[in-house]
Amino acid sequence: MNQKYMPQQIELKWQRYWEENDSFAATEDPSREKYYLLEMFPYPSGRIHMGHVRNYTIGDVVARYKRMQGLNVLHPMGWDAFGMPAENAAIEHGVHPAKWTRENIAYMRGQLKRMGFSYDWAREFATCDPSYYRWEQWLFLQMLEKGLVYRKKTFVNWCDSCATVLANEQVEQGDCWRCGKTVAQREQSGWFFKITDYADELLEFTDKLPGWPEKVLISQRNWVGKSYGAAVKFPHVGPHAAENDAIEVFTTRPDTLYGVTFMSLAPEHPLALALAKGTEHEAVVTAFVNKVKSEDKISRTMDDYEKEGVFTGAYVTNPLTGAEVPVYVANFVLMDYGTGAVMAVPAHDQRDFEFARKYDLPIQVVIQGEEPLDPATMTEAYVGEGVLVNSAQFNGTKNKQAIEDIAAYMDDMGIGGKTTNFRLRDWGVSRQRYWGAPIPVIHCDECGTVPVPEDQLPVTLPEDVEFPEGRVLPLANIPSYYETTCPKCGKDAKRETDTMDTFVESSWYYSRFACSDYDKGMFDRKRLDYWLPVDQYIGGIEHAVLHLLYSRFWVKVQRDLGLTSMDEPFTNLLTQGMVCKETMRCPEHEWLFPEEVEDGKCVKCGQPAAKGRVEKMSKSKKNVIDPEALIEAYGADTARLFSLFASPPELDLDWNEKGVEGSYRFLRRVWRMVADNADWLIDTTPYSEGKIEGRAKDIRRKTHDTIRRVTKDIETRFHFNTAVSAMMELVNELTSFKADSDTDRAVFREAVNALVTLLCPMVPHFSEELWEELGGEGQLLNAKWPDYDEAALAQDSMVVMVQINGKVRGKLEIPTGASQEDVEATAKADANVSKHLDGKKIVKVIYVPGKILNIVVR
RNA sequence: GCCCGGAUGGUGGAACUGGUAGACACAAGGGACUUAAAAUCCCUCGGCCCUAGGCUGUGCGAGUUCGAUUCUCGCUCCGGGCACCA
Repeated sequence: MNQKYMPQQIELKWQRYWEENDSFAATEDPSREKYYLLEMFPYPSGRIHMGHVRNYTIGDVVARYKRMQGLNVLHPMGWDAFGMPAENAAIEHGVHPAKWTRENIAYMRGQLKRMGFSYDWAREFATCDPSYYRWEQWLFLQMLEKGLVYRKKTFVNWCDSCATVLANEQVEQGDCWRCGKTVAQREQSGWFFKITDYADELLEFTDKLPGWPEKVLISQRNWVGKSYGAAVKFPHVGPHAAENDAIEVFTTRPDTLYGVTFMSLAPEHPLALALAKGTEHEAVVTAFVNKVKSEDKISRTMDDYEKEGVFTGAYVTNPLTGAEVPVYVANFVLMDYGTGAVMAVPAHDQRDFEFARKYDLPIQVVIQGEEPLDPATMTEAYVGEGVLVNSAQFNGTKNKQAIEDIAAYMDDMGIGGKTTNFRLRDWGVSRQRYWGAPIPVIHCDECGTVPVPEDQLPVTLPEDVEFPEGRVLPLANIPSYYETTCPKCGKDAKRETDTMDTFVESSWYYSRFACSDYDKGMFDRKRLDYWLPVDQYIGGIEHAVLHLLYSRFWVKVQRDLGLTSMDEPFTNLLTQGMVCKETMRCPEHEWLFPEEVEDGKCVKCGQPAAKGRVEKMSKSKKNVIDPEALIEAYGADTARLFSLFASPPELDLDWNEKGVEGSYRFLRRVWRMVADNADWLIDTTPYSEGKIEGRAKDIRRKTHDTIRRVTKDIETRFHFNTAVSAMMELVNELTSFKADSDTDRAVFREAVNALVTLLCPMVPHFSEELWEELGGEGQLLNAKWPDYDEAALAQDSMVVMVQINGKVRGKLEIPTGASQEDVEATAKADANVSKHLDGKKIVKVIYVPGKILNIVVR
């Protein structure tokens, strides 16, 4: 056996072996329990980064562990291949997005293979494969038929720099999630998925996902944003009021209805202009509406945005009091929440209060708290609890009760009633980009919007396109693509030229992995029902709302289309933290690479370079570690081991070179320990258990305790860092153990075999090689995960800490099973303990068997 | 503003269900081996003190308890989600 650990050689050897033997191919087998493990698939950006290494290492450990537990494991990998960067690369380098994407995939596939991940590569696909998006288009048409997709003209989020529309979920604090530029509002037609139909169910099921981290569920609940309240119809009067015409509002505070003194409409509300039309107010209202519409979303939602409005000239009637109140258009009312119209109660809502003060509108108090309220002297709205006043028959009712009572009363009167409102908006999926899945519909002047017939799927993206002057033309500029004929009437018609949001592809890719024979049809229920749902999903927390919400929606749609029986796609979710590294910066040159710093100074200008914060690895901050360089220097196993050992998965991982060195050192230590004793470790002479005593017995106990701890840490909480440290402890014990007798050697052998097996999911090449050297049978990856022997864990003696008044005063080693009396007697005999007991009166004695004896004295 | 997390040595992090705080590593210091270096091995390593031993210590302040990193209440700071949401 080689005395030296040679990672490069070993790793390539086993990777070749796995590839040649299809070691990780998964087959449906109803007689075996399945385990579908999935990591969020990558965007093929060019090279893998440390975040991928971490994510996929965690996944690989679980996959290999479950496999050794005897489960039928599906562990696939693919590519989220559509999206903007491919178009940007085309613009910058004149390379076709498809070519760029394919080349990146080829390179990154090689990198993943070099990490030794146990993927079933036969199931690999890229979302830009027509054979993939063909089924996405088919699903789109199914949804269209069910009315779950619709087209509407509305105000959408527009990113100028990406030249496309964005979904609400893709706007972060008013900025584009990808490029960070400010998002504008634009009125435009587009396709929408009716995710709001599923708002209630998406919310309800957040209580039925015990395997998800609470913070992800909370984010999703916030995003769906259900609020309870009442819908109220205010009949309107005025120049354009038709009979039975009413403006509906949503309120969470029906208890304040008697305090309504005006109404506010969003500038985008269709009635805003309609009410003023033809009146003396028309010009003012039109000007105001246009002004507000031209402002972007961020400035409109700024804290100090001034509340302004104009009178429309119209009035509505308060359905409870019959009072007529004026209708305003106000810049702070949002069209996309509630109905876009708000009943204004200035006495009990701060925004309405400010508005009323500014435009001198009446303030009517209807809830009285402890202190008397006088509209004339109030300086802010009263939003606390209280008792109703000025509210007819509801006077004297507590306001919480009045919420119920008034809603019920309105229901009886047919003017409104209890309802709920959601923050969630429908998912806009139209993108005005080239590199995406085409939306399979045709626009015909005669027949309207016509779905592409199923036998004409897929509608493929034209690949033979030109890029004039470093531009990628959207499909709307490619006549050979959009010119077609109507499938219904045969006349000239135009294809839809929008492509789908890339989040559509990632909403269902996990189903595709479960169907390996694509040509036989995507929805092979036997395969789907066998593998799905995903048992364990692993990925970054940044998708807490976006991808994870869309996927949940998509599964519910598929279920209602009769395509799957699952309710939720991912039974268990693990969200891992980011990979971070310390940054270096210079007062003049901003971020520096480590090699740009010498003796703590910037090599460019000689000024002292300060250590920056530990931040997420990013090219711009020059703190990126290239996995490839790491593999070259230490091997994939060390990279894997360190990323597992440095911190538990959910926390951010702080990368430091010295830590990597430590993991490498550990592997070398294990290697040497085996190599030094290789001649007799291969021997298989059994030992008889009864003879094990003393140090050998301790070693054996440690071995089995290590099996117990490692299994528990992986199984119950994915804390690989403590699993690794348990194994390090075992190695520390083993290296100081002199195996002199046959029994000693047998115990040592058992320990080494267990260690190598336990290490297998984490450092598979290393373990496999040692397994072979030790004469192990077959492939270690198919070996059975070890069980621990309860009997071996038994201790001859136990350590009992002695406390006096809660302070540790002694440590006793006592035969296991000693009675409390024995323990107390031994404790009192202890010199230090008796010193502290001297002259004191024992008040109470608490004994926790095998752990602590606490003597309370006075 | 509302709703969630989190805070432990010089560093990453351990500590099961309230029972020895700091496992396992990294860094640092000291030593051994070596012509030297690398590698390896050994020792020390929260702070303070009268060093056998004692005091103190898990963001801060209270509380419950024989006993609190762990539970309760009130703060501070950091991170995250939502937010003119009617």
